[in-house]
Amino acid sequence: MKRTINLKGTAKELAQQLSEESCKKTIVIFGFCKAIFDGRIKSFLPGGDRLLIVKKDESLILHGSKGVKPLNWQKSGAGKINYSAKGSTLVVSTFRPKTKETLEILFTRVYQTTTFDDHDSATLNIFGSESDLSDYLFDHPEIIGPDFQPTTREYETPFGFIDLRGVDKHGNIIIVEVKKQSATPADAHQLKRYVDYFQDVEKVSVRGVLVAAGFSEKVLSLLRTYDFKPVVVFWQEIFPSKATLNMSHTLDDFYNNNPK
Amino acid sequence: MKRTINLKGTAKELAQQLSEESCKKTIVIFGFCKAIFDGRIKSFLPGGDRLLIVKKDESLILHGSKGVKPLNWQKSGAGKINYSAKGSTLVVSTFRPKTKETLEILFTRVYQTTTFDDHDSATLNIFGSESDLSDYLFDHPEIIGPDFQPTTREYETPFGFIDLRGVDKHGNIIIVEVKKQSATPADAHQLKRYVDYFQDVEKVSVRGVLVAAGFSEKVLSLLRTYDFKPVVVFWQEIFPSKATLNMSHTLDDFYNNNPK
DNA sequence: GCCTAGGTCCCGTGA
DNA sequence: TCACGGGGCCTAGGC
Repeated sequence: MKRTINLKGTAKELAQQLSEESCKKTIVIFGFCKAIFDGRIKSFLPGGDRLLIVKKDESLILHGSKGVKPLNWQKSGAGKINYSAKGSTLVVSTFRPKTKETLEILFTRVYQTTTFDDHDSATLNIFGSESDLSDYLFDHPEIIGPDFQPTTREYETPFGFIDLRGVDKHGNIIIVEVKKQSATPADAHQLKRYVDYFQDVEKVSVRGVLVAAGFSEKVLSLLRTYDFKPVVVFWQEIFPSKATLNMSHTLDDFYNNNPK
Repeated sequence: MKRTINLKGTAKELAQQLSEESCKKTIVIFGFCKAIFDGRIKSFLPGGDRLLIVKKDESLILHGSKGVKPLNWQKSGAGKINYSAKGSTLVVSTFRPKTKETLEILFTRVYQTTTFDDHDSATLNIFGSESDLSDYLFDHPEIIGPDFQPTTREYETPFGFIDLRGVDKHGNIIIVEVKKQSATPADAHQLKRYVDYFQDVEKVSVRGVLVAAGFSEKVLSLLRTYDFKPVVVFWQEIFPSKATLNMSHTLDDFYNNNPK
């Protein structure tokens, strides 16, 4: 049985077939279309060649000729996707009742329509997220400083969760904010909120540490103002061995070239 | 001349053809694949049916059966996309020298390979972005308060740009932060940074106003703590007429149904 | 090139 | 269900 089928017919016939296949197969349309979205914003997309994907969960993605981001899209959870014909034009439209969002795509030319009977039970396996990094710092406190002793991960405050909390040898509280990417001014301010909170609540000296992959001069200046310590960590250099270890069995499968 | 062509052949022949079409046409592969990404994170994607898009700008998008977001992707600007064959497996791989990021996709089965000779010079026309909303408030200051007089848009401070600045009838400075969506705690804190800055620098009384589509109880509580004013604005109800007016000529084109 | 901020952000998690 | 925060965020705009 073929996994992909290329449909033929007039706009009306296509609309009929697509309505039947909707939610059963992934639908891909290559064609010339315009699109209009009305919801959180209004957008109008003039005519051009585009690639439309409609998945079985009724998420819809309209891709242009450039970039990773679609031109228009609709998350799953909207109402049924509607396929219809206006003369020789194939119309694909969605309406999300809750937010009153509408998306209408008008294909004045359809070059190819493909249905894809795809099966996929796999889930993406990721290593190196921010929480992995905080775990790593908990196990390698010397990266923060020679006398840093971690005590708590994900400590809750009214202002949010503190990534990592600990003490130095004098018993001073140290609060660590962990970022995977380069630090932003907002990161520095977020840390300031936490430090202020603890100084108010615990009435003791609190030190702030911001861990990130890089620091701009502007952020460094902010950190000096607040008397916080920046710590640069090159995650990509730290993690490869551990990640490879963790994923080694799946990687074996990968390179052994045996499907599933 | 046909806009879409479905390629045939062994993995080796496909790899050869795709190498030639790369950057000239959009390439779409329906197949069973695994994928591994190593860069800012590491990810491993076990085997499953997927849809791969490679655009002419060498952006690459691998879609699974659900959701708007791709499973794996690569922005344009990486090195050349490489197509090769390992036995009967079609391998698509990328390498971004600057960040040393690699993505390798192994198709053990290819159901269909389509090239799309797409032409698109259109640009997406958007109305209702945050800056449009700030402009609107500048022209309709009464929404902020009966005695609000706007003075400046996009006022720069060391802590970032203030969306909207003005004064009340007593000459007090009013700082307005504008959000299109529901307000988050971070929005409240961002406003606090601006207000603190002005109080420090100008040594005058400063009032803070947060405009958003909605406020959670937690955010309202924060605003009370800081003595800031929340203003709820239903952008979707405010904008339709203006947006339609602005876009009326393009909308005429749209509904007149004449391609391009 | 880096830095900054917005997004129809999307998406997972937890209450 | 909603609120909150991360993301390989992506992308546009400034400098």
